[in-house]
Amino acid sequence: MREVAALSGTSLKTVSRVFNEVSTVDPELVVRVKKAAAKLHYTPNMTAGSLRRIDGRTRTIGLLLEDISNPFSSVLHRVFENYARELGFIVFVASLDEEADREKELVSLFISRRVDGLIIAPSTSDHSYLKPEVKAGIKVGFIDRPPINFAADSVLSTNKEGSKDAVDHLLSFGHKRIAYIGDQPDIYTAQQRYSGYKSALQSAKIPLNQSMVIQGPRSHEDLIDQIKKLVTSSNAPTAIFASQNLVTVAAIRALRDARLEKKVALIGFDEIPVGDLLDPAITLVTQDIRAMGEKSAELLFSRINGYDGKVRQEIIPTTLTARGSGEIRPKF
Amino acid sequence: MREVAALSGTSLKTVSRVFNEVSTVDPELVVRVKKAAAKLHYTPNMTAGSLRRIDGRTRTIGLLLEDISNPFSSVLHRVFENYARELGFIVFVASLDEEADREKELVSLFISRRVDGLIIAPSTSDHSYLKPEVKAGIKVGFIDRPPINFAADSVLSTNKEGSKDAVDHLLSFGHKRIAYIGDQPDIYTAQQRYSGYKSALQSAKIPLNQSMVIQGPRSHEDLIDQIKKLVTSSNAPTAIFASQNLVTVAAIRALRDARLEKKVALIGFDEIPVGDLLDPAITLVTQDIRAMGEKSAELLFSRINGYDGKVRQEIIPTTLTARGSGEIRPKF
DNA sequence: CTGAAAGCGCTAACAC
DNA sequence: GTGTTAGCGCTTTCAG
Repeated sequence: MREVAALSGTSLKTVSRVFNEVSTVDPELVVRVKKAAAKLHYTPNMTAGSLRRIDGRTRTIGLLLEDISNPFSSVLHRVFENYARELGFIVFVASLDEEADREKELVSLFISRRVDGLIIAPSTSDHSYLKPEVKAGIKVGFIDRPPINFAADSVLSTNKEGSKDAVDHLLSFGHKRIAYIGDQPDIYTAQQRYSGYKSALQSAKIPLNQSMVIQGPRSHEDLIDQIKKLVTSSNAPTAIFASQNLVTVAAIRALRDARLEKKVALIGFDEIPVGDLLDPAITLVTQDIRAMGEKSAELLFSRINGYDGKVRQEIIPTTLTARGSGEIRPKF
Repeated sequence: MREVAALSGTSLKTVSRVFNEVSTVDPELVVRVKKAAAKLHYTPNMTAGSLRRIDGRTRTIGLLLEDISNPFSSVLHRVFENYARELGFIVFVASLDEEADREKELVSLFISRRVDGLIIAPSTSDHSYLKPEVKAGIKVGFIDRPPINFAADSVLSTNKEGSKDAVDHLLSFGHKRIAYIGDQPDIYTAQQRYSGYKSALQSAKIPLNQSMVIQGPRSHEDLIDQIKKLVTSSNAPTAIFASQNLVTVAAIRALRDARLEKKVALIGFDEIPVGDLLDPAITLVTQDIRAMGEKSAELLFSRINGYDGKVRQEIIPTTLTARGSGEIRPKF
């Protein structure tokens, strides 16, 4: 920057003004400075700039997601990227893999990079450790799962209601023996979805039968085996509610293996890629991931831009799309 | 940091030494400093640190990928995340969406953040603009597609050979009328795959028939329509080679709509999620995305860590997996 | 083994 | 409209 000032015959400050698009600079000087900068291949150093800048902002946000190679996380990432780019922000992302201590580790890593905001799709854990950070000025939002022992903006899906919708749908087709296959029950979303399942059964006055419930954690292969055992047992379910995408895929594979895919109804929660190309096509309850991301970005940036009001919680509705597998009637 | 020094009764420099794990500090002081830091919720400011640090490194790399919400990009991202995390590096990612000018824009954005290295999955364009940046010390690597007018490490797949394998496979099942459906032909990988298709036909002494070739860009729906027209025409192909994942999905949909999915053979290039659950299961040529990412990270970090030898190009082999759709014989 | 002074590249505050 | 000086939070250099 000093060299640019020298070459263009101006001062440091003028160069700074030019690159910050301060309007009060002589247009002729602007041209001279830009020419000199181009000649020297000068690129402003944003990190140095934010050091002295009065608000100390780095125009950087951090995303802590479950696993950025899975579609839920990577679509969220993309939505944030678009939103951030508009505003001149840049995005750091890291994967938590359901490990609670990694969350803290990454939060402090991101804070050491002085991110302006943080979005967390948390593993279950206590979030009170964030209090001093927020006091120090960092903005925090939660997505997919709410914070624990800590107040912050959050964006969630209708996990419980969507699950109840799915099970109600199966009930409306005459099913009475409906299995629940789900993720490990310490995960918030898994709890909520299980709770929706139970609530639907209760409304229909069907007692909960634990032999119809399979919950993780287990390997994909184990899960397939277990579902296969369940659907071929003497007291098999006539319908399955699979409460997560990988679990739904396991259910599809198990039904295929048992040649029951057209006999036993199946509704899954979450998107399955090309689920409409399967035979039968898979009836799904899906989250509006883009809407979740948009809303979450909106809430975070409103805080970064100065909003300091009360904590907000947004609930994004899920949608049931009937495509075949969920409309199979029980055989008597 | 000054406050931490004051509270622990030491100097700035000692605090710095403690956080940089310099071994020559009195253990008792280390404890005192850490205690003071915890009390004040002090987190070192890495960005400030790299400003004065002798190598000027920020321990940050930037990834410019096609679209981080698609699996190819997000799996690469994940591989880099893991590799970078081991080394204390953090990763910026952005999506290019096949827009060449966005590439330059993002490169200079990342450079203004002073990334130590850059990995680019480029849209077709001239890369000589990177020369001054490399001279200035930034390390650059290419993935998926090679640089143009510029020398840098790159990691590619056997696009041409893998495509030839696919078409050879179809030929070995007796097909003579094999269609090529592909991406827009200005994309490097699309060119290579088309070239593999032509080369296989040539080896089999089958003349290239342009009515059997469909290339983008077009919308998913248009593509489906066009494939449907092709397979139901009087002179329809008995087999299809689809040279990219979205294109393969379009081909599957088109064949379904025409009820020809068990009559016309299909091999796709690239992974299709749950492709094995379709009926017929889809025969695919797949890239080893993880290996590509690993190798690419290895090359980039070797340069960041001082390697300054000649430019390297790594070719990662693709694999053909027969699963049904590619083993349908032509009906005469 | 520890500390004081200088300075990384930039912007803030204030003068001109 | 433009330049000067100080200082952001840290690491370097070098003296003790």
